[in-house]
Amino acid sequence: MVDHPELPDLDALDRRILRALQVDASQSLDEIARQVGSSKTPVWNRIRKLREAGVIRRQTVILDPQALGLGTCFFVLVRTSEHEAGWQQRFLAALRERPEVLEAHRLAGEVDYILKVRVPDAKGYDAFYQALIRDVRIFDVTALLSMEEIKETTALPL
Amino acid sequence: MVDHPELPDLDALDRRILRALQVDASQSLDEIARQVGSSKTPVWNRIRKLREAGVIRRQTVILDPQALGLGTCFFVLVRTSEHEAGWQQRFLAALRERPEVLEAHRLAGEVDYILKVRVPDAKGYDAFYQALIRDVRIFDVTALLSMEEIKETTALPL
DNA sequence: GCTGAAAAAGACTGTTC
DNA sequence: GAACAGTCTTTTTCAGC
Repeated sequence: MVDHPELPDLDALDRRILRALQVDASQSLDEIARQVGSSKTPVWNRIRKLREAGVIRRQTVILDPQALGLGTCFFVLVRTSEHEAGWQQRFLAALRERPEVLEAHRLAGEVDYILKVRVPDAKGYDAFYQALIRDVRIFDVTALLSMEEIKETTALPL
Repeated sequence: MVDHPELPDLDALDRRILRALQVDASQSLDEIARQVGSSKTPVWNRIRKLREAGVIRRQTVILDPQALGLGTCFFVLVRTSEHEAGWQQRFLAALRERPEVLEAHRLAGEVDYILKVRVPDAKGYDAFYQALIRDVRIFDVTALLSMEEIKETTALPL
């Protein structure tokens, strides 16, 4: 599980394997081999290499946020006036620490950062927001509340 | 794998199991049992129930977008003037069809939708954008380009 | 690099406490 | 419910092509 040893050239079989794994990673090697039109050993060798190359980062379960009492999702647009290294360090550290922040991107353009945050309810968001602005100075925050998840996938197009 | 048979009450052990699975779903039952301070049989029974109840939705692999030539990520804010059922149907169908759309939410407030889109490069985004506005009439689109992924997790806080 | 087989590990079932 | 033991599937390794 090295970071990026080399950029691997993926052939059609590799891609078919990755596609099958993205759909369901609990399938047996036999099933995957059948689906991709190959057999056990080559599929196994390729999966091992894709893992080592870091193309496959990890294997995980996707949970239902509703069932876990995290039914509320916000996208948060953050503008800041501060751009020194010290401020950014603290801001990034704060985001990484907070488990309700599922995604954080630094952006090009007017908006500096976007966050995806999952909380139990609006009150939970407010608590997160208050804690965040206590930690770091922020110029402007716009919270976009998700009313409905139209689509949600981890599957990259291959 | 039923949709939502009943809302299950999760106890501390369930949560520890889910936490372990979110970190690494390829671990053996024995490993998980050891981590959560239990043993094989109860852990297995609970995982089966969590699956059936839909708390565990699926098991998948997380791939490296860079390695697959999808290094460019946009968040797209969509405003529309049209709110009839027919338009919305076509819009949602268009989003669901397009594999480069990884997430789509309907929002409360001024911005109507937010999309997360992964493409090879800016040109790829333009192709997506042109195709989208050809399919459905959209009032206003703002594309936010991600410069850096600060954080990216599928793990819900438990 | 593939095939096929054999060994090792782990998942799943049922019976008992 | 949980422990245990047994079976059966799947993973993993390896020799031969």
